[in-house]
Amino acid sequence: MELLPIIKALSDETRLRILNLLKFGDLCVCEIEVLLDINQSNASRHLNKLTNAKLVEYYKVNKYVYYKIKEDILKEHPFVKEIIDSEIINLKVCESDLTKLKKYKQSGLSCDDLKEGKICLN
Amino acid sequence: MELLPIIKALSDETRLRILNLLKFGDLCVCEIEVLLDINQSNASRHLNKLTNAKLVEYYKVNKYVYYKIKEDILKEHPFVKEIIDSEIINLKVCESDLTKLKKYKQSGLSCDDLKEGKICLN
DNA sequence: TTATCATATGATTAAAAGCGAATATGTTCA
DNA sequence: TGAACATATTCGCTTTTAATCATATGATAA
Repeated sequence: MELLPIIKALSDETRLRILNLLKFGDLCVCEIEVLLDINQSNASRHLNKLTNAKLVEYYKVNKYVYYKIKEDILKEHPFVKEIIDSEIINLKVCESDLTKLKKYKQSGLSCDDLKEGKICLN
Repeated sequence: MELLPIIKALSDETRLRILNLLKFGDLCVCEIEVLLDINQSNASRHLNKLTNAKLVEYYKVNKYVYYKIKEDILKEHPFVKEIIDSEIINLKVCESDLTKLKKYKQSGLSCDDLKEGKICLN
């Protein structure tokens, strides 16, 4: 993959936030929506950009599409790994995103429950 | 320095080309203009962006302003060093930029000579 | 001091990127 | 099959970024 498209994919706060979450495990689109508090088309678009830059990939489970960080890219481009592992964490938003993520994971609930408001992440 | 402004400063081909040249030594604005074949205001603006992101700094010598890579940033943000040292080189444009740079340096001429067309870098 | 030169900065235009609302697609489940 | 749902895509709009031309600034040198 070309360098510039990768850097461009990384040059957006929402996309860094997505990578920050995916670092701790795969997530489907609707989980990302709720965790980042962004709307559906926005989530989908940003995920598309990350996919095009080959930073993430996806797989389908039932009606859900799960996204995950593409391991290849981390090997091919160590600077991406460096950013995801050591830099993103310093963004303030990412801290609170992780708080939400932790709360969600500890709840043991699924993304169906999320949408139904069975858990408040704030 | 904040992460996002740094990544944004890196997400432009011209600016990567500038960093690629500066890696081999400080250069004044008019040298960068000629080596990258871009106009003066363009060069100045991109250098300004790099300066704002604290990726480069400058000093004045006579009527010239020399730019150099800011060493601090490379220590603080290893991913920047990684990009400059190992990634930029793979950009095609940067190869030919370096050919020009080498030709210029080997000529022993100054930037005054450059403007007067005393050397052809193509 | 005045002319010259290197660089920076406005102002404008053009191109790219991002966003929300609505719609399309494709899957699941009753 | 048809209704419901998850995700992707399109449209129109706004914001951001880049490029160019012209002008301003600030230093140098005659």
